[in-house]
Amino acid sequence: MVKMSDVALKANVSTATVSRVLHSPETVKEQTRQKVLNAIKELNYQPNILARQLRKNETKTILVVVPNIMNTVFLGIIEGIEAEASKNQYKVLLGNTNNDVKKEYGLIDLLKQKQTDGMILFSARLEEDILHELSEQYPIVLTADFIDGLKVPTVSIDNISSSRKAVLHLISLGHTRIAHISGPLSNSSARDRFKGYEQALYQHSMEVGSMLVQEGDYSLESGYNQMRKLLALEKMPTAVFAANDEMAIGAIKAAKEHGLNIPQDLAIVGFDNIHFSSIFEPRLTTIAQPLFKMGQLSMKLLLAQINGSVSEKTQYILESELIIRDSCGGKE
Amino acid sequence: MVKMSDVALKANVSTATVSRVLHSPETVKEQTRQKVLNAIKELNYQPNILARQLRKNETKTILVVVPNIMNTVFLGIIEGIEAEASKNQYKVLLGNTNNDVKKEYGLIDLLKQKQTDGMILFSARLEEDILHELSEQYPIVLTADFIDGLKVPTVSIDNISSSRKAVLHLISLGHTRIAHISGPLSNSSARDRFKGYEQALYQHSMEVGSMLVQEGDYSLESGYNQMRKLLALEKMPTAVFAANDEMAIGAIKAAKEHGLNIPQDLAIVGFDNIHFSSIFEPRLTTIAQPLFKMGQLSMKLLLAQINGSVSEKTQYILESELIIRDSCGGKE
DNA sequence: ATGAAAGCGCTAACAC
DNA sequence: GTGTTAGCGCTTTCAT
Repeated sequence: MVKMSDVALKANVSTATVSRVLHSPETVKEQTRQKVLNAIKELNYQPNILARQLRKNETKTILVVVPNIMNTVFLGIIEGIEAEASKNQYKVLLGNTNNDVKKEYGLIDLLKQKQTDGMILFSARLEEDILHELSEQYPIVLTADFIDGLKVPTVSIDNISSSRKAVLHLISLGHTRIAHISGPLSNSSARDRFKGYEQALYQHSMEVGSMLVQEGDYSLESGYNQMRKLLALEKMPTAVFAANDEMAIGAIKAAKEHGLNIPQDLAIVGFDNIHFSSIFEPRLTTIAQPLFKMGQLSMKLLLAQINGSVSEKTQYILESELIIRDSCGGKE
Repeated sequence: MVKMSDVALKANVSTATVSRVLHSPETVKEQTRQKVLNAIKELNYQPNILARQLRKNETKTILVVVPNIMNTVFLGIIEGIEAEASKNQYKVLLGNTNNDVKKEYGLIDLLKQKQTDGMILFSARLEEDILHELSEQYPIVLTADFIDGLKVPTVSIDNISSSRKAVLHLISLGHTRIAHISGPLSNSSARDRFKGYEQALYQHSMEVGSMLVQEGDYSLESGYNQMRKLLALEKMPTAVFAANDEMAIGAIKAAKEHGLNIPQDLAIVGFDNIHFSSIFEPRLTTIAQPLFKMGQLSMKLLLAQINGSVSEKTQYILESELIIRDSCGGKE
């Protein structure tokens, strides 16, 4: 391993000068600089970043904590994070918790041990106090998930208004018996999507029938199963809003099996705009989150914190978009 | 930041002893160890890993270079890598190249700068010489892709025999006019899948008609477009083998639009067994790669290299599996 | 414009 | 069983 002192020796200068050539070349006389540059080239010198990091106490690395790598929604955000990070010469460390809170705590040690300069969390399942405390000591951003009043910089969409928008769309198409297949209600986003559903109904003085709301777990199977419950109802709904696309697809499968035509007999709206929502038949009407942008913004906010600026605004809400396709009959 | 010397002071021992308590507690007298442990707890000491890394010249971090984060096939492998890595207290750094070879070269610097202990590549698009040279200097494993004769440890399936298996399945169902929608032939896996197709036909003394082979680019759209070409043929194929599921789905869409029923009028086999292949209608018959296992094995091989063992066998071929579903009519 | 030297926090060889 | 001490390779202050 050729090191800085080797370069210094070869160029007949001190290591300080080599270091200067690397970081503030303008402070070094042209001639000296050339000598050093040549030596670097000849020796094929690669600085040892570890040493620099120790000296400067920074790693140029951030940690992304994901509950589940295989979730394409998270991946869209990670893509944005990665793009912004590499633009700023930051690396991203991937921490997959597999929905295991213990693993989450383990990953936090990376922060404490100064192995990463900051952390982006995809879910707020740590105890709130701990999260607050951490956030005071280290740069942290929460994305995709949202907790009201949480004093941790957060990037998300407004799940309530987004799902309200989805349900209002159904109402505008004339539906009056609208069911909801929710996500797991232990999850704050799932609760918010449920709230949006309620708000849309209230707004039109419709009742929220308890039978019309079934709790799923975001899996296709749960969409299928909950839909079957809805299909067994005496008064079947004419439309259903599913809290994510996977469940919407599961619901459609159940409805088709039941002999129903989508959207003629039953309208369905999903949430997330996953890749397959436009491939599946019927193509799904759904809510799209600006995933890449969310990732970018999260990373920007994290960098701002790392660089010492304390921003006032802690919760950033990005706009979602209702994508109208075929699963609820379009605008007639 | 409380450091080791603080702990040493508090416990009335030397830093060496503190270090020992942390790494080989059995060499320290019970009583002393307790003193140190207490001091650590009281001061809430977190070791500075950066310093340790500098000293030991290891990072306990490996780099994964992916052409495209959003590809679920790669993700399945990453999941396996991550699991094995964290089991061994290794962290994984994510490098997304977005199919940009320049970015790939950039990421290699992380290796050279000792910022990661090793690297797992998902595609062999670097020049072979460079790859070899790197592989001699640093721990490297190639996965998902395969280049014949490459002297870099590789984990993959046998694309040739896998696709031969797929096509033989079609032949066993009585098909004699079997078309192939290939991946981009600049890609070695795509070439291998093509070869397997040829071999299956040769094996049954069938001709490989040039019109029956269309080159796609692994995208759904290309599957759709190439299928339309096949549908326009005078003598239409009765079966098609697509080099991946996305193209298979595109092909099915084109066929359906053309008024064909799958599998009655046309049998289709895909490759990859992506999540959606079992959801789409008809459910896709396809080849499944053992992604998680591939990831695990890749990481194991990398760790072996990092820990200095030089294994003989450089190319590891795992078994793929033909998953028979509905898109080609099952075994009749 | 350049060099000398201290030190980032830790580990490990050596000494006792 | 424990302490002393010399670095790991770099950055940066201070002096010249």
